[in-house]
Amino acid sequence: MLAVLPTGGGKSAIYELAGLLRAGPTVVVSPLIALQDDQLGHLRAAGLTAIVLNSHQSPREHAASLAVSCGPDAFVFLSPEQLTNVETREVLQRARPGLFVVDEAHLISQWGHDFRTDYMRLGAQADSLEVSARLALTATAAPPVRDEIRRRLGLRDPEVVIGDFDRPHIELAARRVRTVNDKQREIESAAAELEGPGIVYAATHAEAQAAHDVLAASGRRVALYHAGLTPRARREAMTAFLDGSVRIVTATVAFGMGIDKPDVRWVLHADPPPSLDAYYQEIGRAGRDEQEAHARLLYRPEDFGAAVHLASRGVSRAAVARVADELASGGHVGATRQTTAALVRLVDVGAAVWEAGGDVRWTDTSSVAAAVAASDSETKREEEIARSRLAMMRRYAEHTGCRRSFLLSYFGQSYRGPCGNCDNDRIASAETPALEPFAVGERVESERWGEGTVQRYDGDQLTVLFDDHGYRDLLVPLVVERGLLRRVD
DNA sequence: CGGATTACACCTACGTGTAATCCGGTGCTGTAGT
Repeated sequence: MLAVLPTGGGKSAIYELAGLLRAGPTVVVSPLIALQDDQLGHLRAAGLTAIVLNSHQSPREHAASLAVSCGPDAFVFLSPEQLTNVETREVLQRARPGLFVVDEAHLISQWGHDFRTDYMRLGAQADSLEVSARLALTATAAPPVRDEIRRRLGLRDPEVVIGDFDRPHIELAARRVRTVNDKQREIESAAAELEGPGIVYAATHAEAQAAHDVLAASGRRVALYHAGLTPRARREAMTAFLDGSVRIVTATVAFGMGIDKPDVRWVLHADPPPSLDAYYQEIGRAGRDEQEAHARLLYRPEDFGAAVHLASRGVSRAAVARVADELASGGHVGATRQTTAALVRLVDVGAAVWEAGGDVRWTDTSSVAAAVAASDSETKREEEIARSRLAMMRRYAEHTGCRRSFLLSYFGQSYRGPCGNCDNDRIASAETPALEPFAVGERVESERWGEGTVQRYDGDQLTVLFDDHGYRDLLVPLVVERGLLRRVD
């Protein structure tokens, strides 16, 4: 089952109930140790048996936890990395788990390619634990991300539950500025104008620091948060924000996951994230209490140039070639990030297959040269898709119609604006109904780009997500006149 | 891709302009050394 539900939409209740109903322990893959501890506390408070398995435990605690995990009603929280440990897997497998849960499942797509590549092994890990019931949970996943989750976890014909993405009480706005100084001025004026707790997101440590210094200089109670700080500094910043002793946090993407503060009133982006998926996730931290909140985006045109490199999912050609060589000659490969990324790539191009437990076997039919060549074209394809995702972010920023319509249709939700709660709607009149030759979600084919799925309409533009080329905008009149697209059955 | 930093050319100033280079974001883990 795949459930895409907003925060507070009952995701934990789903796995708790399902876990209790099914025989055997429940294995829950959770990305952060802090998050695992939260979930553990929550379940224990409810009188349930729950344990965590992670590197913060001593070997003795770890062993004790593993023993408890054999209990039929136990909930076991761990990271994807823990599942690469054979002994851990064996103990869990002997306990005959009844349910395999992946929380924050969008991370498979977001982190699996280049950052925490063990996310890519989860399907094979579930195979090795011999759990057939699999549950993927997330708050944010556009249709292509849902497809990837399904594929990577080996969900066959899953039940899919999609919640309502709309957060009508969050005001959406974007503003183009010319210089970095303009941004700092905007940050300062937002802090003055917007009341209550707020988060300022920047793309780099240095920019987060700069935003912090600007606000501190004008006497705001502000904390800084990014992964370059000591654990202690991070903890203090987080605590100060949660207990209200600072009103504002300036941060990189490191800040957010697992932060459950209901009264965040505004989220200001000093730089555009690499995709609308990331953007939506980050603004979702505002207004969890359903009260009025604000999401504002600042951008310069050149911001959309650099971001694609931050978003790139590079697997080096050399790593792919080396790993292919080793696999093909029956050798053993290590487990570095590059190596795992290369393994994933070789599986993706069909030169290798996963085995239960997350190892990879070379398929006899492939040659190393062919695999490397196939990998090259896959790299091109992924780069093109990353660029198109960033282009969608840019389209959102430069959009002159209803922003909510844009955002929601990106997530596959039909919605007709104006919403009346975005910067453009306040200026513009109602949109004119447009010609829509294909339904949203319909499969289409174009001579130039191959097959794809209709994502959204925006005035006289039509956006299609092509399987091999990413998002493309087409003019509806041209599509109709020249028959650029045809329906695929 | 774009910005910040470093290197170097200028050809005699100890500074200024241009070219080359490097770097950018998320966290888990296990292990070595206090």
